[in-house]
Amino acid sequence: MDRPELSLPQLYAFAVLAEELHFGRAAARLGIAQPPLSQQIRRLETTVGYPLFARGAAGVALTAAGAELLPVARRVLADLSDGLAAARAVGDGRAGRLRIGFAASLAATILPDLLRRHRERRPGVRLEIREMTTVPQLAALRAGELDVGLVREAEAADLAFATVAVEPFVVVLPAGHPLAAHRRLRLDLLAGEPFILFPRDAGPGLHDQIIGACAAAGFAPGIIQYATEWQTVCALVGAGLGVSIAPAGIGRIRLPGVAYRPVEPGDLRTRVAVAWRPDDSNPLVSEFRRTVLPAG
Amino acid sequence: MDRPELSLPQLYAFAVLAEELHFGRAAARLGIAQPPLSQQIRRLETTVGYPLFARGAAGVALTAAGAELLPVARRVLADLSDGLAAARAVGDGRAGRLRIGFAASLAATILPDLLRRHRERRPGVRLEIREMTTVPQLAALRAGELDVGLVREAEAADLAFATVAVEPFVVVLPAGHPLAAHRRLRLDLLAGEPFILFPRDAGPGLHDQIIGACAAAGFAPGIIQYATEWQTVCALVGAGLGVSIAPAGIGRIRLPGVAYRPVEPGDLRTRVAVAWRPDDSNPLVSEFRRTVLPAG
DNA sequence: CCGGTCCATACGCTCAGAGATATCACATCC
DNA sequence: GGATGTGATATCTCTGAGCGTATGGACCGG
Repeated sequence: MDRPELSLPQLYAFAVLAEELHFGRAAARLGIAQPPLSQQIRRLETTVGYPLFARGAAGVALTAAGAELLPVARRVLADLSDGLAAARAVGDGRAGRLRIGFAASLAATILPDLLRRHRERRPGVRLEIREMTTVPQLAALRAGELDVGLVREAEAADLAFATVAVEPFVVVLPAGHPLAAHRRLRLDLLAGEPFILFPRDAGPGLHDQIIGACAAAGFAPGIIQYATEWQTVCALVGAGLGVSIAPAGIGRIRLPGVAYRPVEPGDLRTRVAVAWRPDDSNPLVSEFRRTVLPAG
Repeated sequence: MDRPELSLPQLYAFAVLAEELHFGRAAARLGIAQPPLSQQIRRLETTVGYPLFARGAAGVALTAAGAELLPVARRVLADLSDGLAAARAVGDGRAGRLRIGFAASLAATILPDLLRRHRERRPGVRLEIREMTTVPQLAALRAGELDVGLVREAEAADLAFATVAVEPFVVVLPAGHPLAAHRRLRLDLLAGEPFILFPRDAGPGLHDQIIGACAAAGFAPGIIQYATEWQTVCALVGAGLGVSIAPAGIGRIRLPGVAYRPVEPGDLRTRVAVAWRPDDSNPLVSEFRRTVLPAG
């Protein structure tokens, strides 16, 4: 890529003249007088080094060199105006690419609605969604590999968060379990039950919140099995291996032999939040936040 | 294709800065001081309408809009420098396309050598050859559908010609013909023989020359069959339909039952000429003429 | 707290380029 | 031969892009 030799106004004048093949008309189309156009073309021919037009008695015609240059000029001018429009579209958030991370537990609940709403508001924006647990999401955000994240119960000083939704918890238990008879379940009834949960590394905030709630209810849950995916947790519960506590949205996962029951202290809730880099100027990010949080 | 909004130097500065991500170094690469570069970028950002770089504590980084514009800028600059080089190559005759017409009788003789020699001199030039008889060649030249022609015995006030080669004539006659016994043939011996010739329309000059030579030998040939292609003429002679007179190069067409004998008045010759538009500035044409006429 | 780095801003200068007007050169066409 | 049309040339004006120097302000590291 070299320092450009010619100037765009000259190239534009060339393209117009190549269409009109008439200095007077071309000059009129360019909104200038004829002599300046002659000069522009002559300057361009000088930098190219060869005549681009043959001025003859029969009028103006392209030379071979001019014919070679014309398609280039057209393409360059079109590329430039297209590219400029594209950059502007990206600039005001009408177009572009947005990389969204999301916690698996949101895949079936708030995510589809979110994507649909944003696609309606910004049809030109390509949404790339990536299922990731909370901690990797925050890391990817910091590394610039993700533009926004949808996480549960996360905190970080160097990232910004805004609460998207607040969900109560449900107890996940085998349909045949005696406790399934209750419509609602006080947490302390789960004391002694074998627990299935996701590993703490995947989402320490939510993990600690669940363990904490149990502690508040007077027991420490005995975790007999870890599973990173909620889908798997529910399947294991359905197989009778144990019980679990999950955000209510997980109830959407309908599996045979699995029952969901609201947790009794109804004020126990988990926050879903959008996360982003506070110094990110990408307008698509703020646009997405506007979709997510129509209120603010 | 719209009037260009931005300027190439700005675009170039943008591309360089996008590589360096450092105003000082980019300015050094551009050979200017740092403040002018800041101005260039700011001007570009103003015309785009959105910032292209994020200047932060962590240094300079592309914004989303900048990332959208960068490939465009690179492509435009590359296209432009390539296109300019191509136009220059065409301008000095190193590259391009040359449309060459040629008389069928040259296909086997001087044409192959000519093409080979020109391809050696100008490897970048694409040669498009079209077999045409003399008159259509001249018409195609005038219409701009041909750049050069290779014709026999043609004259036209509005076209330029230069003699490429001079050929003697041969008599074409059936191998079994009594006259085939002669090593050379005086034309007057052909008086009364049935003649096969190409139609006058195809090449009046050569046609008239042949008829004129017969007249000078004291007879008017009785033409019993016309054939546009020399190949066909020879085939018909071989079939015993009659005799013909042809440029010596035709002797290359080896057909069973066909004999070629030099014509006795050895000063009877046909001229092969290059033809071109005198007002044609295409350097490929003059280059081709230089190939054809190494002497002048 | 101080020096260093890095980018933005302010200001003044210069000059190439783009423009207009007037005129010329050279065709063609009644 | 004069009217017309077309492009080239000459001359002048002027704007503004582009540059440099000097300086300011933010941030960082010791």
